Amino acid sequence: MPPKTTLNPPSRTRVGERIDRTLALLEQQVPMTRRVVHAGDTVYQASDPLTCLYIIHSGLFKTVNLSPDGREQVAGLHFKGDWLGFDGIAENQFACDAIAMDTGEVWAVRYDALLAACATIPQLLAGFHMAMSRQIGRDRDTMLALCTLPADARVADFLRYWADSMEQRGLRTDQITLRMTRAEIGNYLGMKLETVSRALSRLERDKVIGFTEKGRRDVHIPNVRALSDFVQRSLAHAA
Amino acid sequence: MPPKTTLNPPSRTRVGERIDRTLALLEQQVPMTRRVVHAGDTVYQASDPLTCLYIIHSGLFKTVNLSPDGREQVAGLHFKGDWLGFDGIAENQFACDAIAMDTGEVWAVRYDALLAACATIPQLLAGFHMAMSRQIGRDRDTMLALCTLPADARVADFLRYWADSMEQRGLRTDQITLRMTRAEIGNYLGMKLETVSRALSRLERDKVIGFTEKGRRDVHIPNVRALSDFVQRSLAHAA
DNA sequence: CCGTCCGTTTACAGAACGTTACGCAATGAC
DNA sequence: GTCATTGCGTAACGTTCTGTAAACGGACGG
Repeated sequence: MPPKTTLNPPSRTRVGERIDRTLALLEQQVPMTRRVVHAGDTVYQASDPLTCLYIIHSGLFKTVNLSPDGREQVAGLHFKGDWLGFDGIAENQFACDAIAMDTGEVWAVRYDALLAACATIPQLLAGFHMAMSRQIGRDRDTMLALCTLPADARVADFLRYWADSMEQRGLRTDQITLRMTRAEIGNYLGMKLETVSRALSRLERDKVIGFTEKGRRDVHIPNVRALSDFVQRSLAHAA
Repeated sequence: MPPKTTLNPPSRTRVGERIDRTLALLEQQVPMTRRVVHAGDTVYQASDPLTCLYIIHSGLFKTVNLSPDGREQVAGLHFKGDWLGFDGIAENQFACDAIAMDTGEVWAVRYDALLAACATIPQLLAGFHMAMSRQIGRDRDTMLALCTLPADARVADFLRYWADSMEQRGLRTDQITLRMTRAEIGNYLGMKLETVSRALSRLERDKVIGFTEKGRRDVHIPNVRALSDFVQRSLAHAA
């Protein structure tokens, strides 16, 4: 399998601009209601009827998928510019819970109003489809990581993804406050909290990450590339 | 965690009708080119520019996700009525390979033509969004299975999903020809082929599935519920 | 100040899964 | 027919991850 030529990752400025343009366009053209949320607040819940989609103006959110038999999983993390609620369009009711992990603001847009606006503003429709497509791509990358990476590398890749998301939005990446417990990270990555803890300790020992004096939830990432390199080394070592 | 009231799964007839309606609508309203494919044929490849989306008229397809470093994974299985190519909308180029696993037919629809048709036929746009949303929901269910089920249960859940997909499309479910090797199944489910083989053997020993005289790739599923029950038992046993 | 709770870290034993290796059957080329 | 190839099953052995349990530390309230 020849390593395909790596596509350039979307640059920080490009992504940041896209997000700002989309938010501005929505603000001008589509009726919406703003809602301020705090850590733990529920944006929507599984089985709620879908009337609105939500676009994140600020803050950090998770979507939690539940199965009928009680299993649950943090299925996605969402930052500024991401939409919440795509999962509900198919059945006209949400399929998971969307929960704020920090203080933030979401804009609720009626789905019918959004479609009406899209009818006259093709640019808006294009952006909407791109957002859904990105969601699909990201979920697939998560699946790939779950299936092909060992535990340590999965944690490293998780931190890399978080740092990349911050960087693309113009936020600082050298000091990240994980607003999740070890158990939540483990749930997201398909492993137990002890394994997450051990992985983080090893990453610290290898000087790929550090912890700040504020506590073991504030991760210092001197160099994002080092995380990618760590993932590569894990794969090379296995092979 | 209270087990939420299980939503009724989409019935066979409802799903089959929806698919037929969508295909008929497309056939009447949107220009397209039909393409017959055989096992192994490539519908599109990662990094190809996106001009068309593809809707499956018949056959069985897989999408294969690749990472720059050479890892690859079967990310999705697709049957009649499913769209191929959503992953490419975000960047205007495909992000994975779509490959036929059997003889079948796809309809190639230019994305711009589809959007044009959607502008005048809201029903078409709604259907398109629902299809993307369903894709997201299914990927998330896959992630949930990857993260919360042990190997045996994952294989059982895989077979259940396949059988459900067949049933929803009005195809026979008591005898399924897996058009995948054990290695491919393992790749899809995040385990090695030997583990798949052992899991299948155990399912056979427990009389949850059987193999036909045609060979060990033809699975006989007397009762789809038995597969769900097996998954539940795996979870109960763990707890 | 002290005790309690929660999240976390760490160590050790055990289970689940991967690795490696080999045998078997079916297929197709020659 | 032989031979090589491919897919599959099984077993013995290792590695990775988990489960259990204990200890540590910060946050909070008395």
